[in-house]
Amino acid sequence: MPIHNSDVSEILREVADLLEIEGRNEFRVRAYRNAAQSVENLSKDITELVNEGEDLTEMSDIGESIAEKIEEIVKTGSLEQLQEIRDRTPEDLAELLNIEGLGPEKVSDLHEELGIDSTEDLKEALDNDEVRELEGFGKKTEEKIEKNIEHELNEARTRLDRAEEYAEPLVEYLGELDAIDDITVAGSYRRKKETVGDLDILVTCSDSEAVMDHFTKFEDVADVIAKGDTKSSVRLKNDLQVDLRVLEKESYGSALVYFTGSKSHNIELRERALDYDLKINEYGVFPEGEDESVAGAAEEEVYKAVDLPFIPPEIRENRGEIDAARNDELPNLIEIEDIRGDIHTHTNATDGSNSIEEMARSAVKLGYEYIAITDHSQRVTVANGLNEDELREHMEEIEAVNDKFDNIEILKGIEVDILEDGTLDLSDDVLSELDIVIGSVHYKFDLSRDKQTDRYLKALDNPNIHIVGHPTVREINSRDPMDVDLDAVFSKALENGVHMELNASPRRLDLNDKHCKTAKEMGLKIVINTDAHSTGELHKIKYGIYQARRAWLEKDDVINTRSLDELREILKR
DNA sequence: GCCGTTTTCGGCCCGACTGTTTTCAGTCG
Repeated sequence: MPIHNSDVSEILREVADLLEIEGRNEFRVRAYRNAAQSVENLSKDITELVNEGEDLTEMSDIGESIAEKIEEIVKTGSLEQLQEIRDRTPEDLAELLNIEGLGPEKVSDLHEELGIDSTEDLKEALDNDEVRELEGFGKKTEEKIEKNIEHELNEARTRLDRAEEYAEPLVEYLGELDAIDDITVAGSYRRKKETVGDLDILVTCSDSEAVMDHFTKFEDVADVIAKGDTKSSVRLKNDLQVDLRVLEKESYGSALVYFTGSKSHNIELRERALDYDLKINEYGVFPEGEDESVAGAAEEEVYKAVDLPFIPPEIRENRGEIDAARNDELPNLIEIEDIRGDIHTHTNATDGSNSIEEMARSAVKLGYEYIAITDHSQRVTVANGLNEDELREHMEEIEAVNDKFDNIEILKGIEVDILEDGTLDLSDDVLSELDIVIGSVHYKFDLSRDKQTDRYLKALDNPNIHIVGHPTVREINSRDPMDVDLDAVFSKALENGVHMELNASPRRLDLNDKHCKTAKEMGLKIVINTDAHSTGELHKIKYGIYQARRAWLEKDDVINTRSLDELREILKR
């Protein structure tokens, strides 16, 4: 089986986690984490690099020792060192670190004092009120663990970017087979939902037996769950289940509609079909009482049968798209080519990996007209946030680099921390000298709804703020959104000419699709940014575009589709 | 374990907050 970048980084992270629980040198632990991040950020395939004999120590945070380990992982699929550590320390202990509030020391205590080896053991201990008895633990800690443990158990859905990492090679592999004609990954994957439950692949072909053989022999397959003439199911080694369905050409379109979903979109569509005395199912469109399909080879046909235009998969969520289609009011959804610049990026001045110049060069390659450098402010100490003097120096540097480029404009910005009381982390003086000020929350996520809302409302009254970054601070599968009255925040933003960010990081996607749709309906403008911490992350803008399309956003709803001059005009308050 | 306008070993981000304590360890970002 080929080893993907995420496989390598996962192994390195597990080594780090277990070493940390064992109480090993924290810098050694961090070295493994940094290396994992470095592999994850890589835009190239790690297996390819190893096979081509590239010197991995050229990569940042990878030295001789870890380079050897990565080669071992790529060549053997596993790491002997990890096996040895697992023999000493139960591997399931590492998953406890994902529970917010539990760090290495507490996990170690739970293991040593209560013999807890897994999340299951921890649940049992919680039920028996054993945890609160431990020294260093109390009632509040217990409550916090109890609340956060559920997240870990519910992590069934796979993030879209992770699913893509497996789906794309699989589709390419299937495509190698001459017997296959059409191939589409349907389901929430096709609707570009932020997470997917499993993958549904539909194909048409001339030889289904050959297709099923080929499919079940895919190198990432860990388990063949079922293998038949029209449907086979496998589990990939990352636990993702994949169903492959072989279809007749004449029902490919109706099957696409059926398996792309969403379920409630399909129900709505079928109800509409009843008005036309038609029955829609995955095999076609059938007039009442007949068993001969009148449409179904292509999706367009199916929609046309009920007098509707084609509806883009991203908006098939039964959020009004069928009515809109009926009234010829479907949105003209934004495309990735519409984006003219990324205005939330970080450099090695704070916690990014690349220089201003490197970021700008990569932005040029993407065809951008502008890029804003928006590093962290002083409060975000962990990221080496800039104080006023450092920011002024940084601004001069940005200007100097900008002078070297005549094919892109590098804007001076900051991602300024919104403090607990709603004030900004830098003086109005220095903020007013910047092209772009993004206000973001990085601390105190658990204020009451009223306080959290007031915090934003006050921040938005600062005349220097242009954009609210990752407004809810949620992280998919790991951190809930803050409790905040977004309607009130949106209203204030609209009033004050502030724009809301759709953070395109596939880990965040914040605002989410629903929020963005609400914002649009209120007349608020969105900005889609990657929040890139390295040049390799700039291309993740596509996840923001997916989410924007799911939110019905059109080119005009997004301010970084504008030319530089127009953008500058929009940013004036 | 990585890194180096330091070539060989010392430094590596560190301040705020929480919950537990009663002066501080652990966790977070």
